[in-house]
Amino acid sequence: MVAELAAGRRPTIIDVAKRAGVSKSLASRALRGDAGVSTSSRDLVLDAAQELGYRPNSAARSLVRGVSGLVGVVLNQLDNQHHTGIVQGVQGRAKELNARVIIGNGAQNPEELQRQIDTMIELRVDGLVIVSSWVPRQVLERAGSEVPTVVLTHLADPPAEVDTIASDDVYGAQLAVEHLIQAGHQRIAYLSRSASATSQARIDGVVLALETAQLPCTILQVDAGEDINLQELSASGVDAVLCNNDLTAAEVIRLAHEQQVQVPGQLAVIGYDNTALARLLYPSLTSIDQPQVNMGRRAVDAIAERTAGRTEALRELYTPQLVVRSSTAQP
Amino acid sequence: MVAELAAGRRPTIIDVAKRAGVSKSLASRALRGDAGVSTSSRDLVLDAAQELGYRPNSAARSLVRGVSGLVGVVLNQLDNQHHTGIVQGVQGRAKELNARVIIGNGAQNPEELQRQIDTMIELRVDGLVIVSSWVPRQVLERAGSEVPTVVLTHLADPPAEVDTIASDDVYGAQLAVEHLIQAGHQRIAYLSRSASATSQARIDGVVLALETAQLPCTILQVDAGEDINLQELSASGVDAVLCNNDLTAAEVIRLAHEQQVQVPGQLAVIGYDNTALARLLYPSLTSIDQPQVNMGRRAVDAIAERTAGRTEALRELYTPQLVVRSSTAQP
DNA sequence: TTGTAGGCGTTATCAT
DNA sequence: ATGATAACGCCTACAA
Repeated sequence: MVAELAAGRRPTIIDVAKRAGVSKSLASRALRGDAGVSTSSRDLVLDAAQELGYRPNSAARSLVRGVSGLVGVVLNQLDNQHHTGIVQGVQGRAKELNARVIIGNGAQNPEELQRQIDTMIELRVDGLVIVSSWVPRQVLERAGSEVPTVVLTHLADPPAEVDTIASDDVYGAQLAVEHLIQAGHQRIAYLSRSASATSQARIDGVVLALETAQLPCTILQVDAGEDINLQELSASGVDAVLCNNDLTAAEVIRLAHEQQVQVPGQLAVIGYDNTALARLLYPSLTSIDQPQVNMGRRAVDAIAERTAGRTEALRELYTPQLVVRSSTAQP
Repeated sequence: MVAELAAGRRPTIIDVAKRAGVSKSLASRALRGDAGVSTSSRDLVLDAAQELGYRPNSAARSLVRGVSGLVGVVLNQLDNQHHTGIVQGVQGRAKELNARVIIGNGAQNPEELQRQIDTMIELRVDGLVIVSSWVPRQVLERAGSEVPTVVLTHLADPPAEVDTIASDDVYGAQLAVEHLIQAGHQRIAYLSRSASATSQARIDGVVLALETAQLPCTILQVDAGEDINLQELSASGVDAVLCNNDLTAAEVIRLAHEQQVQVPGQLAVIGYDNTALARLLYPSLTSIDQPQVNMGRRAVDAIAERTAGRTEALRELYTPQLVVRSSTAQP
């Protein structure tokens, strides 16, 4: 019964047509639910397809139709809850528009990111969503000139070829710092474990807010692999720290526990992205929220607009929000 | 200069051949680096391709070659660190074998999981890696009969059509319980937030270990959305809990903090999967480690073996390991 | 070393 | 309502 599939050969639409006793064009129409097919032949075709275990070959379909019905998402890293919300949004909107979503994992590696983008383009995705600020500008330019591309992170100077949908990282960092100032903190630090454009924008926000308040400013960059030194922080009098994301904040809270530093009493901590982790930690984490799901949905719409003919680049900026939890004291 | 790309038409190999002044077959050979092409015409072709911004169309290539060079990975959920390690392994091995990896997100939803699997099969991936125990058996059977498929989770009764590579969940749970018993615990509970086959296997292990030790057994299932009730646990005298994964354990530790329950003093906690989260929590989490990266790598090899002709199903079981940290007392 | 020609599985146009 | 037939972009014998 599976004999027909032997030798690795999968049934084609011709096999289906033969078995149903119709032409392949009719089979094609019936399988796609086209109008103008008699009920009887439709049933014949559908039954034959079922019996043979027929699956459309999307390579062939994509080739002749010129569109793949695919939206590609390339992520900077898989285990980043921030990305999860975005993918959820992309997937939700794509489903409504009858498109399918495939994901590529850039593994925090510019080379791999480029490989993934190449793969997507060669697969002729109808649109490309990039969630990373580590993609070389040149790669973005080329991608954007070949397929509707939208970047979902802050970019210092986004190429004209791509759409961007981001949340205002400068403002978000300002929000966080202002919250700390209102709570009475005077020595505020920014701690980052990544040197991306995103992090740079947040640094700008921190500097801006602290300058306005005429307070001293401490910027710390601790590369992945290196240990965070809380002692040093405390010694320099820092009593509040904004982290580049929730994960980094989790590290800080963990170290504070270990070293008997009270959070928020001796050290207030704020994360960024407001991921599920923020609610999971103890004390729960004050964080900056971005509308990830909506941003993902908008990305798909941006692609659809491009396909429909829009030529100017989209520059959309969402306003982040402060979510106060227990890792900072109420003002 | 981009004029040639106008009207949405992308350059094809014929455009490249024309511009290089050679036949399309020669262009094809040159582009793929085939032997038997003169240096001069190779350069001509490569230059032309570069100038035109040529990209191979993998639909066309896949159609004529019968293989796509793609490995599809379908994940139960994106924000699960356990999956991340597996994908890393798959991607690493695939790269060595010159294949590309695309990922589908099942969003913890059997229907969506099936959609993703369908998408992959229609894309004619050369192999399918499924990391979910929520896929209906029938879907696995069909997938396995159409493309080399390997499932990377525990399956109660795996279909003959698919390969399985899993770690021994029964044994892992036993390990955890035995560790707790040795540390002097008498009232041990298992807490799950999911009713998968995976969780069931772990329950089996817990029951086995506790029966052997002639100790009482408490199995708790708290569905997503519902709150975990630590009070109730304590009231019933439970002084140690094994969770279905690190995420659930994180919730428990958080509740313990809130309710002033000492971990591990009053309540010992063990997670499962030994994800990055385990090291991030305070107290750091004792957990059961699975060789995720290796399992991912083996999955790709299993696919390659199938492609090379193997017909018997692969049943590979890895032995998990206990990683003791601070959320349980040393015996 | 290079070119010609046929076909992969599907859709779409044009007849019938 | 149905059926031939011509693409789609690429690879690969086979011929030259």
